[in-house]
Amino acid sequence: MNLYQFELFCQIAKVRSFTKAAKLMHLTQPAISAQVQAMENFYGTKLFERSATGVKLTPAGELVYKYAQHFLAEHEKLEREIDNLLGTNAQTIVIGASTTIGNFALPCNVWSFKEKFPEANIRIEVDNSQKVIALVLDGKVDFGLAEGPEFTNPDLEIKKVGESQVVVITSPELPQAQQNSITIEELKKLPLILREPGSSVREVFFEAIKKTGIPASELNIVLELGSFQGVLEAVKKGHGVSISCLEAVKKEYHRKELHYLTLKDMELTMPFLLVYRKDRTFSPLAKRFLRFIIGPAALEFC
Amino acid sequence: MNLYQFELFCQIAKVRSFTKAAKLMHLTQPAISAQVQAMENFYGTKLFERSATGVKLTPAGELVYKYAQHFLAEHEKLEREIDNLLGTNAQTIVIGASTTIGNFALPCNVWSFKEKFPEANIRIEVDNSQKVIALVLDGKVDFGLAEGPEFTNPDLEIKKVGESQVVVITSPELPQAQQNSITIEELKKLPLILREPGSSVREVFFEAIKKTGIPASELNIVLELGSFQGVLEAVKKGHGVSISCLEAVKKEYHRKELHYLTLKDMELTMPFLLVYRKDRTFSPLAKRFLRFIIGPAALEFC
DNA sequence: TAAACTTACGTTGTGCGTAAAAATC
DNA sequence: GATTTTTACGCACAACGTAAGTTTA
Repeated sequence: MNLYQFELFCQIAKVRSFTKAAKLMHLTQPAISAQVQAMENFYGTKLFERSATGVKLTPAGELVYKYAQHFLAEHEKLEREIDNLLGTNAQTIVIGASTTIGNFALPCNVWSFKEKFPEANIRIEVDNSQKVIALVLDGKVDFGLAEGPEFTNPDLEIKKVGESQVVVITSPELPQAQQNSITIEELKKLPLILREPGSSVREVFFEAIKKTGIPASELNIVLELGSFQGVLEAVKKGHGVSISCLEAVKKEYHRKELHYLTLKDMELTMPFLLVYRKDRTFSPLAKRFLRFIIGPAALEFC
Repeated sequence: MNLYQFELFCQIAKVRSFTKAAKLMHLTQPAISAQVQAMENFYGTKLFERSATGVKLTPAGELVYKYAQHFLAEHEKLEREIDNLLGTNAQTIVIGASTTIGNFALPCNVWSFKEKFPEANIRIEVDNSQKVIALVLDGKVDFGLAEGPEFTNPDLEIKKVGESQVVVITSPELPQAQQNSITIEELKKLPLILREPGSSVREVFFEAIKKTGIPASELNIVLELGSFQGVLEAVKKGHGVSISCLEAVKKEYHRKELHYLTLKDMELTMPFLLVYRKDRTFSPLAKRFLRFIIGPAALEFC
């Protein structure tokens, strides 16, 4: 039995569903099934009653739940005590983060990390993905959180820690805002506003375009801006359409300041990558943050 | 982090040595090193100070030790509560055990199991290894604990859970009792008393003899007895020498009622095998006992 | 029939043992 | 130099994802 299993178990018990727990823990549903089966086999009894509407704890499951919560809480206490002993919680972590992550995903993660480690000192350097990778390679930051596309580098360890859907954003005033999706042929005709080269959304988008066989030169790029906010404002005003992570524009969408369209016949998602030098030795606090980012509370928008 | 690692950790902390802990946990020493390194990496700090005389807990290690003990104790409590809930601790387990195991190794294991599960009802059927296998195949017992030699059977799951050295036993009065080892050539000349066919010590011994190229017919077998106690008495009285598990005659050796010799140029050990039908479904209590037998407290003489 | 869980299977990573090396008394 | 821990490497098993199957409201 391991603490990870207890963590899964608590999550399942809380949301009363394997499927939902799988999503929250960034696993597939069968993986959850397998872990629960392993636990049930270990304790020699069913822990959940399954049904088509979800799952429910058995009496034995209730017991395991009680103890599992206790174990997780106590183990956090142990980690905190070790930190106090070593004084590691007063250390500094320097993170390089790309625009979307730095603005929309990382802050809330940092926030909940700070709740656990109030004395931790975290500095985030926000730049586009290419620059973040450079910061990591130069050792200027402990590690980087960049958006895809995925790549390899012999000096770097690269792990996917999340992803986001990529969509076309338009002003709600444009005729296209009546639709929910758009073909590339239609998009080609629209004025396109993009971030600067080095921006990941741009890279991912261009890569996907290339796969369709359409030359990038056929796109009607009317403006390139070195700032996400700038692009957003330009699109809001109807100067053109752009490409963005869905989660980065959700707020504007709900405020009806923007509309978004999915690209037809294209699976356009953007992976979030954790990147660090293979030869780097991390401070205890940095290791904690890594576990925190990689672990069950993986990078997510909030 | 998992409970098994905490168990290893506590054992190491208790005996203050990786090497000793490895032996107690039936692992190799590098396996212990690796687990400790994994834990140290996880917590981001050294947990043991290493030296050529053993290891010592660091302050952080002391903390982990405190919590580890707590976790293990609490988890046992959880298991007991589940048992009480299901009433499984009042069930019966039927074990088939071969002579040596049934007489010398199993009783103490059963005893410490009973301490954890006082209401458990355990029945042990003692016979020679061949008969034990038959009992398992017939479903007459939940599982069997037999001595080697190792074998395979498509219907059976077979796991090694311990082993013992096999030695030649003699009366302390015989001239051979001055030596600590004996060659096969010397042994051939001595009157040999053996257990009946089907006894494992006999099988292991014959297999080893066969490997030397010496025909078994050259052995001077003067008596075959269907009882371990009978063989022991005959040897004590100097009627001949015999073959036995070292641990089974330790008591007599210390009382100077018997002497034992290792066989020269032969690595003669006898594995202890846990055997059960692959298609068998176990009661929760039986699963507990299996975990108990296979786990860290593996089958050992006492 | 749609949503939920299970089974089957191929791939990847972790844990262990063996063997050889390094460190310490 | 003997004892203890570490490193290197090959193998086996466990965990996960994909895809297909089964159950139930």
